[in-house]
Amino acid sequence: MNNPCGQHQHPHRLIQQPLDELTDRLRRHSRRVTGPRQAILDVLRRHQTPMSNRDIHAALGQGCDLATVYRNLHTLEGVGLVRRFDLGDGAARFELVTPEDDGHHHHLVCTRCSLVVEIDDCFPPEFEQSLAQRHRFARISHRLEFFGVCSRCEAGESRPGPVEA
Amino acid sequence: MNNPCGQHQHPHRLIQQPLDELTDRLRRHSRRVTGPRQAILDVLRRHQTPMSNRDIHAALGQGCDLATVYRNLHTLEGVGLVRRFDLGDGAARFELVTPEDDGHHHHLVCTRCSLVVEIDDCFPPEFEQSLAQRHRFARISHRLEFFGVCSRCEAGESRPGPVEA
DNA sequence: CGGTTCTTGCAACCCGTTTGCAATCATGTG
DNA sequence: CACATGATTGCAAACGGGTTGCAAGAACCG
Ligand SMILES: [Mn+2]
Ligand SMILES: [Mn+2]
Ligand SMILES: [Zn+2]
Ligand SMILES: [Zn+2]
Repeated sequence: MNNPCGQHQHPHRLIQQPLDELTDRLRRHSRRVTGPRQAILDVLRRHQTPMSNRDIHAALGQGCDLATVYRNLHTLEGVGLVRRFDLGDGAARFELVTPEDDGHHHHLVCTRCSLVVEIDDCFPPEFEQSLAQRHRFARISHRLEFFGVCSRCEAGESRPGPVEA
Repeated sequence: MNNPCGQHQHPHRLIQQPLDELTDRLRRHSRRVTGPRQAILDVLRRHQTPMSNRDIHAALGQGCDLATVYRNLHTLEGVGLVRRFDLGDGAARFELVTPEDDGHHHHLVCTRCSLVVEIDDCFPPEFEQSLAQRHRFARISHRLEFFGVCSRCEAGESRPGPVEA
């Protein structure tokens, strides 16, 4: 409905960035292109919803140590290749970010089956700006996630594990 | 600016509920009025911003075990005396809730000094409703928190501990 | 007042995440 | 293309918020 916070001319999630482009970005930030890093990026580029460290580690199938996954996602976040999300359960999630897009967007999470729907909409930026002015805050940003029960779960077919409200 | 999600006729945070009223609410939910519970409620009623378990435990000054604080906040949340918030650092925060108000609101957090400003504004409910319809989700709700740098921190006087972005 | 049931304190434990350390590897330099 | 060197990895131990089993200690009811 609204323009997603100013950015988002295109649905970034449909794009699948080539792996070489990603590793190039790594090099440009003087980070080494290692096996684990390529593997992690490759896992991420073929997923459209945010993945946890554990998810990624599992998808890697014994490809590298869990600690390495944690360290690398931290690094990737630092270099801006990846964006961190907090969907309310205790675990951080990550999504690849395109160079032209800062990746700001939101999610709609099913509290029963943990299904995640990508949301591009956002409230108008004036809202946030007015808050910033009113309270004299600088460099303001926000974090917004939606929760509910997806149609399948509402219909009764509970399946996997739940999430908090 | 906007009507805060439909509720919030009054700035609930300015009210300081009498302790007896709170313990009465406990009894009405057939929960025992114990020392630790009164102490916790008393700490909460004289604070306007959300407190973590650790905060409360500290404010209690060795009044009761930390595990008891955790258990009681869980209980208090369950009976609707308290509302849980997630300000992005790993720790849950709690605020007292008035009987007429469900406590839904948001916060503006300084990423440098952790100052928390209470925010009553919210985007119009139609926004959320349209999302629910579009994705066929039921019982939809949201979690929204703002982050930025408060004027004091922006001016240079960094003081206590920071928070994530 | 006495019994029943709820609560508490304590210590052990869970889970996501971080970290120290020695071994290994990616890179640029010659 | 071989090397030196600092970045990166694997492993295991440590962390921090939070939970839990258990026996002792209250609330509350009659
Ligand atoms: Mn997403
Ligand atoms: Mn608040
Ligand atoms: Zn679902
Ligand atoms: Zn500040």
